[in-house]
Amino acid sequence: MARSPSSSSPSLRSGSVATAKVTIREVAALAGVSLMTVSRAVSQPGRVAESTLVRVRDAMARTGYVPNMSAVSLRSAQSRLVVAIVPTLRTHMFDTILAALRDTLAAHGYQVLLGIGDYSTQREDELLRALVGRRPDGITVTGAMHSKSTRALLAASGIPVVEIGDLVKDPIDMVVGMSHEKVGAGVCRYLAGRGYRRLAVFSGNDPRALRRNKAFAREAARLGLPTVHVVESPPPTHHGLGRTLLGQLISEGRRVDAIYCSSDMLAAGVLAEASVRRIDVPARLAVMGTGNVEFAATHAPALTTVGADDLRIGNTAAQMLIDRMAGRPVKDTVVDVGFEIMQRESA
Amino acid sequence: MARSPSSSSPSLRSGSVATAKVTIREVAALAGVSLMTVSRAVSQPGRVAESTLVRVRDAMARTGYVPNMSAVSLRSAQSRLVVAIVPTLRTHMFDTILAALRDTLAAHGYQVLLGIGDYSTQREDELLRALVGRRPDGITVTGAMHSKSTRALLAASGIPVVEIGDLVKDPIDMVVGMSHEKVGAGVCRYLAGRGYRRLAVFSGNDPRALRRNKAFAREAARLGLPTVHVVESPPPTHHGLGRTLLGQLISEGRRVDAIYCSSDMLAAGVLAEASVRRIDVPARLAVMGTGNVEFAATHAPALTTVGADDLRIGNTAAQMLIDRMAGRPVKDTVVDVGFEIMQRESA
DNA sequence: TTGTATGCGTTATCAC
DNA sequence: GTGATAACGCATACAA
Repeated sequence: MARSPSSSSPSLRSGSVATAKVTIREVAALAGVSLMTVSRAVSQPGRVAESTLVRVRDAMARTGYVPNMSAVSLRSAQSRLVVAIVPTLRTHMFDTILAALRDTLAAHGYQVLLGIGDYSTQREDELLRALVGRRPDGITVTGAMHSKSTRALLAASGIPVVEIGDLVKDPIDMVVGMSHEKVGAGVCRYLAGRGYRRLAVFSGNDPRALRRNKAFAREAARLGLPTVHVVESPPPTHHGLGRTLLGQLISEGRRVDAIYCSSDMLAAGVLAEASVRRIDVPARLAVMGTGNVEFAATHAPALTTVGADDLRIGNTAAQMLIDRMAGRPVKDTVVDVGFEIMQRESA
Repeated sequence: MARSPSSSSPSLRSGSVATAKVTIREVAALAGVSLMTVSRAVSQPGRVAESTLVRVRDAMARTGYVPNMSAVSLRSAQSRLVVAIVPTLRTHMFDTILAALRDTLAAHGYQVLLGIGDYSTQREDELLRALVGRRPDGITVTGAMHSKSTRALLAASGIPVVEIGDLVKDPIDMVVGMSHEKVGAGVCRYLAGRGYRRLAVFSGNDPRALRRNKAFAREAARLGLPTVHVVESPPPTHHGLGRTLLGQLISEGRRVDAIYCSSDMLAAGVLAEASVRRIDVPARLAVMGTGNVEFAATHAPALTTVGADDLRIGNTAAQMLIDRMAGRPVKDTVVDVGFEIMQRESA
């Protein structure tokens, strides 16, 4: 714990003389009041006389006091912590949702503890167990990878849970999202409607993508289209993979009119390979993505993709948790935000 | 807190009868041992008889016991928590660093609590204050936005701190990163060496980028090149911004041979605009990025960019913290990992 | 408006 | 190898 003197000395300029551990006790002593008055000055300033409030605040500033949230949580049985589990940050698909979630929760005094599940059920399980130990007041889960035992753990914990992005059949608690079956079928109909008949799917093999793919293939069959060529790879799907997969498709001699990709980053890779091979998009090959991330609209060519109202998703999830955590009833525990096909240049 | 019975009932299948709050007390009672034996079974299994260990573990499983980390932290004065502050997740520049950091720390039993500073000094301040309340055992800070008062708070807290990605002059504690002055000058020399003379910089206006830009311009002057055209925008720099800025450059009639961008996403936007305008890259316009994110290598054209050994950065930062948190001395508290210009097609 | 007593769930410490 | 006790820092409940 030793620290080189040279590095810590500048800190002393600010006038605060915080040693390593300042508790409410020191603040109370310095302000000449009891512990409880300091406690109230922090959490219910209205119930403390103006004059003492000034003294206490001064004492807090001078000591550099920061309340120990472990003690607060333990005593009050509230952690002011919300755990958000996402499978990855590498595809950008959850950026906006997470930002909205965090902003709305922060406005109500909650911090977001982020967990990355890495598309691994085992990892997600361990993560969740570890994080439940922090006694979060709420949990959001994005991506439907969680195992039966994890679901049981969550349900039994009594912690409000929002499953995000997927209108699962048998929700743990609350849900906000869309039907990935409808997405898959909708994309297929869209492509068919624009005249593409020989369809392919490049996809991650996570549960949501698999459900989209199945619905996509089923819809193609229903429409009398040729069998869909589906390629499923371990997520997260990335740019380089898109290039590789299109290359393979071509070297295999497959004739395809349109490719639906399970992420925009994957689609960008496909478009890059098409560009290098001078394949005209969308005339000779149409490409669609999923997620409507920031670069989709400004990509060249602009990427046609499946978008959702990510701001609404994040805000809704946060609001559900906030209501539940405050003990208020949540009217709609299942919110379908739908999706939209953002028609642009690539398909 | 009420939950619809339909959703929670499936959880009962697993055989665990966890009610909302199981404490070490219930486990001890069920196993027929004292609290301390349960505590030891969790943290020092070697010091518990094999037979009792079995009984305790059985009891833990049956009750669904998860230790309350608030209580553990309070009593043991160790939170097993490391706070990582990053300015944004939208540029992908910190993905690999964060992943490495998390993996290495997780292997030693630490969780990472992520804070997003949003390139706002005020937000970063609030964030850090709030997070220090959780009494993290270590902190990493990426991006040099932190204010004097925040630096003082950190230094005074006695918590081990690693500043990541930037070889700052006056470190709070430990540092791993590179010199952004050297990056700026190095990129300028690289471009000049390849024959580009009229240089421009598209950049965020965060402190690091500003330091790169200043060094870049200074080096250009030293080399006798024309004045560098520098455009600085609020971060995070994004794809659409790259398109906009190149458009402006052209409509202003500026003649430029090469553009250095402060992020790869920004550079991708510039390349997209160049593609649309049929500007040959790099023959008529060279483009460089910063970060060497995943798509840089597979972009078409492949993006020349400034890369660093992100894995090493993340692992080194984690190891520094681990040593410090374990009370071991850290030999090198300042680690320069350098940088590399990844020469590809675009410049 | 302010203060006192008590306990949240766990572990350090010491005793057996 | 196991247990009893106290204490971590704070807020609830109640008293003054």
